[in-house]
Amino acid sequence: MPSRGTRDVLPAESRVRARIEAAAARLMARYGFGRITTPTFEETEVFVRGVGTSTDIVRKEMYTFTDRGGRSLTLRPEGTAPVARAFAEHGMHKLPAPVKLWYLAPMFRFEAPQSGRFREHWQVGAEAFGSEDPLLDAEMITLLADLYADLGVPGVRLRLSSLGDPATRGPYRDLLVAHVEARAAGFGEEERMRLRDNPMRLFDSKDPHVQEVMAGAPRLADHLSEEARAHHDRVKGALDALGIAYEEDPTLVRGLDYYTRTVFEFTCDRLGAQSGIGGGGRYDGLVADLGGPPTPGVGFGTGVERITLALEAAGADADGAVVDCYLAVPDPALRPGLMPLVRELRRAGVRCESDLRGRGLKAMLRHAAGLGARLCVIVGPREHQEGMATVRDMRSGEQHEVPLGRLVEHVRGAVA
RNA sequence: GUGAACGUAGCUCAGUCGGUAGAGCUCCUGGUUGUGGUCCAGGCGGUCGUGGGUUCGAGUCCCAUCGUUCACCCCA
Repeated sequence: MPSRGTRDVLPAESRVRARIEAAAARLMARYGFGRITTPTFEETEVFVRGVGTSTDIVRKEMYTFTDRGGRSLTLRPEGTAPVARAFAEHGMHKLPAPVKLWYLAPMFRFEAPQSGRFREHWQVGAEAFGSEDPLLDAEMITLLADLYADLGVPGVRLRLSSLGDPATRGPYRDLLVAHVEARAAGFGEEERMRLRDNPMRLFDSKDPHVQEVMAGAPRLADHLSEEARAHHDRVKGALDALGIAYEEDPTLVRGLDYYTRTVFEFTCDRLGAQSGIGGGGRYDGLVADLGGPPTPGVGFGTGVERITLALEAAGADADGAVVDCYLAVPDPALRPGLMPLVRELRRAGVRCESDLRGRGLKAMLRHAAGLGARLCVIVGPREHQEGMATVRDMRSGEQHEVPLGRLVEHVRGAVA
């Protein structure tokens, strides 16, 4: 059994994942993103400083260990901080901005596993550094929306909000805390902790009493700075121009400390409780927090397993055919001599299989059908004698003979 | 981390009041010379998640543990 919260990805699911990965790679290239691969583990400090000490990720979800050299290392729990670290480390602020980087990598978090939530999961992510332009925010959102559209992910919705900039967030926070504290009589332990660490998250509470208090609480949307409001309006204007539908949700709060201004989240209604399929936002202070030059940035991450789940829920089945052509050689004595033919077919781009278990002809045909072969090529003693091959169409059952010398060409044409 | 449900063959599941483990599907072999997907016959395949306990006897009852699932929380 794989360790709790981890899983084996078998060939059938791997085909779906390959589609997701290919769609992502294609889209990233078109949007001008270069791929980056950062290490699977980093100095713990990168995540503590990057992700923030008030987050669940840092507080209770990291796989942290001490190596033999006494360093504290952590398995990457999220993708943005390491990419920002790499950006700073390699002096990428000298490159023409925005610098666009994308990744496909596993993330590790110590979580309570359930459907759609694992201790190891893969994310496709993208980060763009060096521009505050709201049109960049809109482009990032569009890229992610295009990915879901290309893959045919059903039931996708986009929620959008602005967290404001750090300068105005402090005063708003004080306002919010004051409002809640005056009415926090019936709050439990959990709520009090949130009030202290991240009061905005109280907006998500399911507790009726808390909801009542929060309903009358001041909204960040009404307290944005002039600049933050203008930025947000420009993002929305660009999305409108692009025809990207979104819902404004002032209670949207992402659980990572580095976000500033734009935050967004895509949800999928086929996913149950873990409905978030991807999300991101702007992090204008992150690069500086990690020791780089002050550099604004926007990014997102989206979960490969969750996309797979959504696609499965939509009944998207990957093409089950594993081979195009099956070579059946009834006489065991002829098999070694015909292995080069299988090889030739494969080198000609034909997905080709043959029996490697000592089956009889009948079982070979059954095997060929099981693999979804379109054609079965039979070369028995008689054909071999005459330099011919019998080509059977597995759907119609029709057969005809083809000279062995022209077989590769013939099969390639037939399965193309 | 909290609450709840569930763990029997590769898969989907049945298993009564405790009495020596079953089906369907898959896979394999046959049904007279070298022809699949239908049909027929046969076969492979299970430490009943794991460890204790109760009992003459536990898949079945009890406890613990591990895992999965659902919800909370959080997130992708």
